[in-house]
Order: sequence, then C-alpha cells, then structure tokens
Amino acid sequence: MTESAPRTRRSRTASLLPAPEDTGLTGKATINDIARLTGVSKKTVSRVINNSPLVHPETREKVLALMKQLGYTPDPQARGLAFRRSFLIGLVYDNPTAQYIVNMQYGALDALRDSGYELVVHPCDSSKEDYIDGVRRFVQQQKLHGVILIPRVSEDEQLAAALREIGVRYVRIASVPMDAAAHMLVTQDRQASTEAANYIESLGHRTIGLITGPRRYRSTIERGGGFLGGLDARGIKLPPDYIFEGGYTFDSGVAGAEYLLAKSPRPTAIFACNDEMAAGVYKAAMRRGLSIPGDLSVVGFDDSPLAAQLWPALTTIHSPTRDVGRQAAQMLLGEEPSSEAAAVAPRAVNPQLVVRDSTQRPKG
Amino acid sequence: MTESAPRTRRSRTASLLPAPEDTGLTGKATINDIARLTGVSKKTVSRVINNSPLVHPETREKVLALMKQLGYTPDPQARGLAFRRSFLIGLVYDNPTAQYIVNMQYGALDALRDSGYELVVHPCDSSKEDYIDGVRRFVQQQKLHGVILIPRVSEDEQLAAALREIGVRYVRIASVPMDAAAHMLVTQDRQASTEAANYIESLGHRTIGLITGPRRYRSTIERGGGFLGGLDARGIKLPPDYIFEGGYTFDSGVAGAEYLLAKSPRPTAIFACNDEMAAGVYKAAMRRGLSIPGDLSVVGFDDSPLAAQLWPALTTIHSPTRDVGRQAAQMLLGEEPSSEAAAVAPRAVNPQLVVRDSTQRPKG
DNA sequence: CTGAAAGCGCTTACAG
DNA sequence: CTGAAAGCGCTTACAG
Repeated sequence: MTESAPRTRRSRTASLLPAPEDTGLTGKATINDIARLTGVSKKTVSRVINNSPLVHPETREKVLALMKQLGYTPDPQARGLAFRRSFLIGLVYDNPTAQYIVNMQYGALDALRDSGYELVVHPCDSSKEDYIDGVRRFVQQQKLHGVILIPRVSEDEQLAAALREIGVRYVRIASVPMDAAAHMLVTQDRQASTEAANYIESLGHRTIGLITGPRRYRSTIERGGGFLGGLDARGIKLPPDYIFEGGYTFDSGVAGAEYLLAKSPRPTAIFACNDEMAAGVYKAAMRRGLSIPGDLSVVGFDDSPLAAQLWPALTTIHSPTRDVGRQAAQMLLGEEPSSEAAAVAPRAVNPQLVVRDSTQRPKG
Repeated sequence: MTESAPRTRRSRTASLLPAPEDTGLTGKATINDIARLTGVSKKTVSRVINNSPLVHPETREKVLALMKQLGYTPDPQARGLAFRRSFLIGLVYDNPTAQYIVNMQYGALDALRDSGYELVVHPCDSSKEDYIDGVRRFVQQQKLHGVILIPRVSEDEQLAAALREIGVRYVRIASVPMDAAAHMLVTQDRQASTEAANYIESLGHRTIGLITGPRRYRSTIERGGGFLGGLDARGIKLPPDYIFEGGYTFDSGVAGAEYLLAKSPRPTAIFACNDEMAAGVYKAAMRRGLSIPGDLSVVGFDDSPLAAQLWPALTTIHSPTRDVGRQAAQMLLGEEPSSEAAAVAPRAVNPQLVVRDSTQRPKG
C-alpha cells in the first residue's frame, strides 16, 4: 500500500521508509502517519478518533495502539477547520469578584482536563451598549464549541438570544431558572438566604438590618427576598427603612452599616448579601466602637477567602463555585442537548450556611 | 474572471450571482469571496491580510474596503493550520492569589483586544513532578503563539528550558532577571521593599519584625532582602529572631505575628511580604488587644483589594499587575524577538509604596 | 465495517 | 506587484 503521490510534499514523519526511529517523534505524527503505518485508510483512523462504532474492534485496537505509541493527538485546528467549530470553551463575565472568577475557571478546567478542550476567557463590560456585539464576534470568530455565562451577563436575555441565533451551545449560571433546562445551572440563593434568616431568628435577634445588592440584579431579588421571606415566615416583618440597597462593594457595605447602625432601635444583626459588604459592616462597626459579635452579629454571602480572614471570622453562605464551573463545562461537553435532558428540570446547586464567629445571641 | 471549477462544492456565499444581499452576510465570507468579488487572486487577499508590502496601494484599498463591507475576518483556524501555529496566548501559573491572576488576565486581554489573539488559561500544580509535561502538551497541542509565565512557575528553569526546546515564544515575569531580555519582564520588588524599610525607619521605628515568604521563592529573597538591606543601610540590623518565614498565606501571617509580638522587646512595626500575611498580622494584633497603628505599624506588599478594606486601611506596596500583564502580552505580539530588542536590558516595572492608615510614629 | 475523492479556509513555495 | 498549484491535517458526503 504505497502512497499515491511520492512527488508531493510530505510531512517529515512520512518518509517512505518508516525507520524505527520514527517511533520517537514527539507530537508530530499526523493522521496520515497513523493510517500508513497501520495499513488502514485515514478515514478509518478518523473514525477511531471520533469514537465511531463502525470500526472493527481489532482495527480499532491496532490504531489506538499506534496512536499511543507515537503519542499522537489529532490537531485541533485541522479538526476544527473540517468540523467548522473549534475545541474552545468561552467563559464570559462582567465584573464579579476575583475569587469568584478564579474559582469558576478552576471548576471549568477541572471538567475540561484531558478532554482536548481549552478555556478562553472573555471579560466584558455589560454597561456598554455594544458589548453583545463583542461577545458575538468572539464566539463566531473562534467558532466556540460552547459558552459559559456567569452572573450578571447570564441574566441578560438579549445576550442569550444572540447566542441562540448564532447557534452556539451555552449554559447560564443564575440564581433562578430563566431558560430551557439544558441551558441553565441554578444556584439556589433564595433557599440559602432563608436559611440565614432562620438562623438569625433562632439566635433571638428581632431588630435586624439587611444590605442588598442593586435592585436590578436578579441575585438581589433572590438573596434579599429569600432572607425577608424567611424572617416573615417566622413572624418578623422587616421595616423598609431597615433595608439598604448596596452595590456589592466594600464601600457600599460601609455606607449601609453606617446608615443602619444610626437607627433607633439599633439592629443587633445585619445580613449583607455578599462578603465584601459584610467586611464593610465590620469597618463601620469598629469605627463606632461596636464589637462583633458582642454588639452586632453579621452574616455574609459567598464564603470568599476574605470571610475566614476577617476577625472575627465571618458567618456566611458557602457557594460551591468551583463545582458550579465544573458542572457548567460538563454540560457543554455532553451529548447533544436534545432528547431526555431537555425535558428534565434544570440542574441546581445548594449554597450552605457556614457558621463562624461573627454571630451570637443578642445581649440582654 | 470566472471561478475555475463550478462543479466543486462552494460556500453559501459564493453563489454564481453575487446578489446585493450577499453584502449582508454576517461573518460568513471567506477569502475566496473577497478574491472573487474584488477581482484579484486569493493570494493577493492573503497578502493584504498579512500586511505584505508587496501589494499595490490601490489594490489594497479595494480589498480592505470589501473586507470591511462584508465584515470579513480571516478564519483563525484555517490560518493556524497553514501557519502551523495558533492565535492563542497561554497564561501559565501555579497558585497566586485570585486577584493577582485576574489582574494579570485583564492586562493581557487589554493588549490582545482586537488583535485576533485570544487568551487561554492554564493553571498547573508545580509541585507535581510531571507538570512540565502538562504544559508542554498544552503548548504543542494548541500550537500556542506564545506563553506568559507568572511567578512562581516563571522561576522554574526547567520549564523555561522546555519551552525553548519547543521553540515557542515566552515571557517570564519575575522579580529579578533570569533569562534573555526578550523573555523577561522584571518587577523590581527589591527596590520597593527598600523603600518600605526607609519609610518605617523614617517614622522612628527601631524594633522591627519581618514576615517573609518561603525561602525557596525568589520573591522572598527580593522582598525580604530588599527590606533588610534598606534597614541595614540606615544602621538597623534586624536580629535573625525578628524574622519569621511565612508561606504567603493568611494563617502564616497570623502565626508570624503571634511569634513576633511575643518577643521582648516587642516590635513596634512589622513588614509582611504580602497583604494576606499583613491581614493575618491584624488578626493577631487584635486578639492581643494591640491597636493598629497605635501600638503596631503594619506594612504589606501587593496592594490587593483587601489592603484598602482592612481597618485601618493597610499601608502597602502597589504592584501594577495589570500593566505587567499588558506588557507581557505586547512582548509576545511584537515583531521577531531578534535584532535590537535582544541586546537591550530587560523591561522592568517599579512597584510603589502606598501610605494609608496602618503606620505611624511609635509611641513614647 | 472500510475507503477514495473533495473540501474546510487559509499560506507556502515557486514562477512570473 | 500578482497568481496558479499544492499543501496544512483533518472530516463530510458518497459509494461499496
């Protein structure tokens, strides 16, 4: 079985005499080498690469053995060109905290390891009118295999619509279902916030403050609403003036606490909808000479590294971000998102309350 | 100028009759469409794409105009296949803090924006014996255009050697030159730490503690050494038992401060070689009822968001990480790293002391 | 279960 | 300054 055109250019590894040394090639072998050395057509090698069932087991074994021996892996660019899509997963996000982004990346990479796929990061500025165009160009230019959307861009219906139009796979990570199950990964923030409310109430607190995120964020509705709902179910109605709309930033946490701690009666506990704002509460409390948790109990949300590093360590809600990233990537790598999966309920993860040292029974 | 083989399969946009509607195609045009519609060969279009000077200005204009009109951008996979390399930049790192990683990513992406290149992240575990193989596979498989190495993997000579062997471009970000100038981006940590020493001495502190990173890190030598050198130049010799080897973690900062604050005489100032450890110093000081900066001045390194969020806000050294990321990516995108650049001194950035509220003159 | 031909969208020699 | 041919390393129809 000689090659058809000896006069054509050939890769270095495809010399006419396959010397034993050829075996030592590092990552340079091509599908042609595998086909020639193993005596089958490249189409059959291609079938092996793509796990087609239409290959005789013996043939498959022979091919796999040589691929392993030569350390052959198919060229993603060539495959991509022929497939008309790449082996890249895009991670698109607006402006979450660094730890959240990094955890999500680690999780996604956990799932991608040894899969032949790689992770391409794409932060963007959703406050710009044309940011969706930027994402679209990114997705189309790179012919991404799939896209992971994390809050807050995951909440943008126009972005999702644009991705649907392109026809790319995508997964939205959000605190509430807002798309077909195949496209959703839900973090049950509401439920966890209710748990925080139950805990604070059970400690005996009755005068309570709440610092939320911006009203336009879905997570604000879930986290803040879950907390209020939890208190309500236990007979505590939070007056509107004990609710402060923050911006998920440290400074807004300071401002919120300054506001709440000036009220009379002064709250004995504050729930901040993320840890950064909770850290701001610490600062405001210290400035006023209030001790935590002696004079004020504080609960956050996220369980960022910051939470354990504050003094006293912050009681907060742990969100399994890395797991979420892993699951999202897995959803993208899975089989066609049609069939059964489509009908099923969206996947969900449950953040959990982590009790540390910033909470106790109120004095007196 | 009709196409040679009307019987061959053609892309949808290449219908025989270029209707006006064809103009509205979104990102589907190919080099063939540009060539046909503009009446030149695809090779000439290719020359325009690659900025070859060997194109008549008028021809170039005509081609560029149509490309713009059709929203054409060359397919990176096809280019990559022909070029035998991709348009991807790899970011390789071990285990820095989240904020550092994210800032570096933002910086690199700043430089890559609209360049046609994308950023692929590759965290790894340098404590594993075979992590270099993992990086090598990553680089070769994706045929990366270049790699950015950030501390601590940037300090690994074996990794650098492996990359040289592969023949891929790379930039090492480190606190001291350790490779050819074309491959180095130096953050002058030593100089900045000396500045911190000068500042602390100038406040009047004479009993001073130092918490370093692990001895095997190059940054430890630079940061710790720069600090000691600065004190020494001003006539202060730090006794060895006022130096604690930490691990760049919050907990090791706590441990270091517990150790130092138990000494007699007790230090009136502590320099921690990163902010996380400085945060640990805060915790230990508070536990002992020591006020910052009244009883103890604290200086950190990094200027992470944490620094501004501590109370009192931490005096620290600001490292322009995002700029560093941007410069590193630019070095990778630049012209061939031969010629002049090679002879020049390595690029360097200078971290700066940021004085906040955690430092003052010692009491008494 | 297997293969020969044509193609994915570009670039590299090579020739003018 | 320009172009026709061959190729990069794979896959898709199509045929057996």
